[in-house]
Amino acid sequence: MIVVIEDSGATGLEADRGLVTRKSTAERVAGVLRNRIAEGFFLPGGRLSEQDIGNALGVSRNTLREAFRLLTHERLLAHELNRGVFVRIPSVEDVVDIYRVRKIIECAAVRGVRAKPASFARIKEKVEIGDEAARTGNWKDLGTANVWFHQELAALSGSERVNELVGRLTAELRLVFHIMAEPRRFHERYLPRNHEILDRIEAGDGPGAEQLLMKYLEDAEEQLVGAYADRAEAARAAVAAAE
Amino acid sequence: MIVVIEDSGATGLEADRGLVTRKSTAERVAGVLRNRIAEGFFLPGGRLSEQDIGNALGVSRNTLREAFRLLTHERLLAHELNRGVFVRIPSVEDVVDIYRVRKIIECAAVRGVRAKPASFARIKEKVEIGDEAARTGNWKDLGTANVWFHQELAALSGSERVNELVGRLTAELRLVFHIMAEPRRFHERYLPRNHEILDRIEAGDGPGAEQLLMKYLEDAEEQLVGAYADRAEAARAAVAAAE
DNA sequence: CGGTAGGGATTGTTGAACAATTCCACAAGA
DNA sequence: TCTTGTGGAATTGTTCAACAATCCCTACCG
Repeated sequence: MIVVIEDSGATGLEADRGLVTRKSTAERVAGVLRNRIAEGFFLPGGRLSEQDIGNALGVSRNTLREAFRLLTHERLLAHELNRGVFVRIPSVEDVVDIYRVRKIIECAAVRGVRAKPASFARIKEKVEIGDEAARTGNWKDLGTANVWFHQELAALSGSERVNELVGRLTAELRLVFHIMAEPRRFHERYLPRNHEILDRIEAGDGPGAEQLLMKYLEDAEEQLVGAYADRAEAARAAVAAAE
Repeated sequence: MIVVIEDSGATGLEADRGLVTRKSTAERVAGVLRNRIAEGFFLPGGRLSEQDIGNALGVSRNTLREAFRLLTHERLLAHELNRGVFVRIPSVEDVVDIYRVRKIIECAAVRGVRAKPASFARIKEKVEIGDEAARTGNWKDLGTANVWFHQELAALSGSERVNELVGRLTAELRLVFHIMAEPRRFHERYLPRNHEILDRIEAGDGPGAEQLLMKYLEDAEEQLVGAYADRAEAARAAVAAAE
């Protein structure tokens, strides 16, 4: 007798696909570097030496260069011919453009919600994580919780491509925050507004939530752009001096 | 006396930066392959052998693999570990998702137009190119003109990232059209609606244009999805038989 | 007929090698 | 003093050859 394991979906096996799907070393190296950049180990403007990192990670230059390619496409690294790869320094124009896209994407996603008390649990969860982080004074977690909150908002659109896009945008935003150098107060300020937006969503009031979110994004952008110009120049100078 | 060439921006020198910035061979190779895929030389589902293409183009395997990475990130190629790279076969879910994003992006861009008779010339130009192509029976040009038209619509948002995103989406759509195998009638059908949308835009009626565009995209998606299911399976079978 | 064990082909990854380019310091000249 | 060459060292760009890992196909065997 032959027993066929059916792909019924009820088994939840698909969730483990990520464990089965082996990744190439280049992708794993890219993952390591991505984390390092996100956590600020590699600072914006810094150069990533092929030799040093290749030796440190124990991979060949060719493989490492493949990893660099991946991250360059995610706008985390900037590749300059014959000069090497650098952690990107987002310009003010980048910040403005990032928020332009966020307004389009996130607002559209939120606008579409209807009074279905279905799966807003994930959003609520992220809001609560943010609250908890603020309560315990864990500013680092607060920042990431906020990012997750917005990713969940975008996920309301139910589009794989939108999720990927937002993921890249937020990764890029992390670079901006590293330049800002004081993200503590920045994120904390928007905590209560997360609740307001969540309330509207749970009430099925899409347009209302959109209105709040739009104002939210406009304020954040304005604050960011304002605090940015000085810092960016300072960071550039610091890097130039260090190198 | 010392004369300093200032970076005043009025010189327009930055515009020529693209001419100075040389491209790596990997990028040039990627460009060649991208064109080949777009024009249907490499059909969806086909495998791209490292050895063959490397020899044909006179580049090493390492360089070629870098090019493959680039195109994989653009969703034109699919990379399967230890099996090689294949021209992607977009699934029906991909088509639906692509149109989901297009609705969000293009509609948002169009919605924002105001009664500024400023720079709609570029859009009008693309519409006329489409008309001309239809008149002379040049179906291939008609398709690309239509793509350009929508790219111009998206460009109304004024966002570099949006432009890049739609560029990738339309490249992916070209793969879908190659599976469809009869794009002639498909594009022709929507020509008059281009004019309607353009009229609303020129009148500064953003919401009106958005409404038309939304219906346009919904119809196109429906037609595409309908004609797709059969074709996709047939193409898959054909490829399996040929290999 | 189904399972399995080879063997050939292709990809994954490495290391070395050389060319091309950039960077830096230092000297020469106005 | 400032600019302008000019070396050499360091780094990247690219190729090549080699080997391991994996996949695919076929032939064999129960």
